[in-house]
Amino acid sequence: MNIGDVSKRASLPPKTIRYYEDIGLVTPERATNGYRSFRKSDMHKLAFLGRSRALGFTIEDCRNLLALWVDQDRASADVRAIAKEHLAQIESKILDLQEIRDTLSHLVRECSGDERPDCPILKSLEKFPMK
Amino acid sequence: MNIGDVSKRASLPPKTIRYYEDIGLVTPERATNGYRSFRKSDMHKLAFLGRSRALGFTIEDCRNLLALWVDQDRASADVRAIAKEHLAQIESKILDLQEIRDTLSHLVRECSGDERPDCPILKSLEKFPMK
DNA sequence: CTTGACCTTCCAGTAACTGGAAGCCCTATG
DNA sequence: CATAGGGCTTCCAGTTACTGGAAGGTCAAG
Repeated sequence: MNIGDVSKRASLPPKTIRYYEDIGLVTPERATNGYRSFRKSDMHKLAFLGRSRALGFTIEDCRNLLALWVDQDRASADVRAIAKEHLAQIESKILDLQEIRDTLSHLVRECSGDERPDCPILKSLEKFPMK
Repeated sequence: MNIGDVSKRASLPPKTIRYYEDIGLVTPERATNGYRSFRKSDMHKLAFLGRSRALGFTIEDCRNLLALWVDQDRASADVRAIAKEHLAQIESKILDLQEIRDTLSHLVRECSGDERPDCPILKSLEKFPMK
């Protein structure tokens, strides 16, 4: 399979797939004309990567997950540890964003948003205490 | 004021302040010894930037907000538009993260996390449909 | 006079791609 | 058979918002 086909099937841009090869996540064969030639196993790895990335795992997490995936002797605890850590980060990020959202939506509600210069948003950015 | 003092007062690392000068957000004077010499107005701008960044505004947003801040003839509508747009992005990001969190926490709960290789997390990364 | 804390500039690296240029390869059509 | 198109290749550069580190000048204290 050429890169274009894999791209469609794994829903990953060709550029991304080449990048994944560069950093050693997949190692497709080469046809005699120099084109990358993807095996089924490459295709599956790329799909796996696409899904892991869609869940927000970092590339390094993905590398580790992929290694565990191909290792039939893995311990599920190792996978779970990565996922749990990632989950914790996401939860903390959500909390951060919710706080920002609350502050911001309050300010937007306060601001008249007309042609006058008086603006509570700017006023708040002046005075708002830093955490 | 030297960069160290400003750094403490604005709660921004010196590196960041130098960077902000590089990209034209502040333009401190220079003492004869070559040291940056920050006026009160620079200090206020930096504090403003720190707060805007803490609310997640991009540097370009900050640049625009800063310009509006110093412009006494601004329309509050312009400020509000930036904040509203940013708020919308944050809300959508929160939704994305919540969806990821739900998926992930479900998987983590499902996974026994022991020494056995059987793992619902990996299984899901194989099969989970891409959006 | 030396030590240590500041300050300076400049270069490089981070994460995960993305865009673009220059150029080869393959197929189909006039 | 020439050529036009689309797909493929590599390589270089840019993105965001800094951060780390090296090499070296400045200043106050002891």
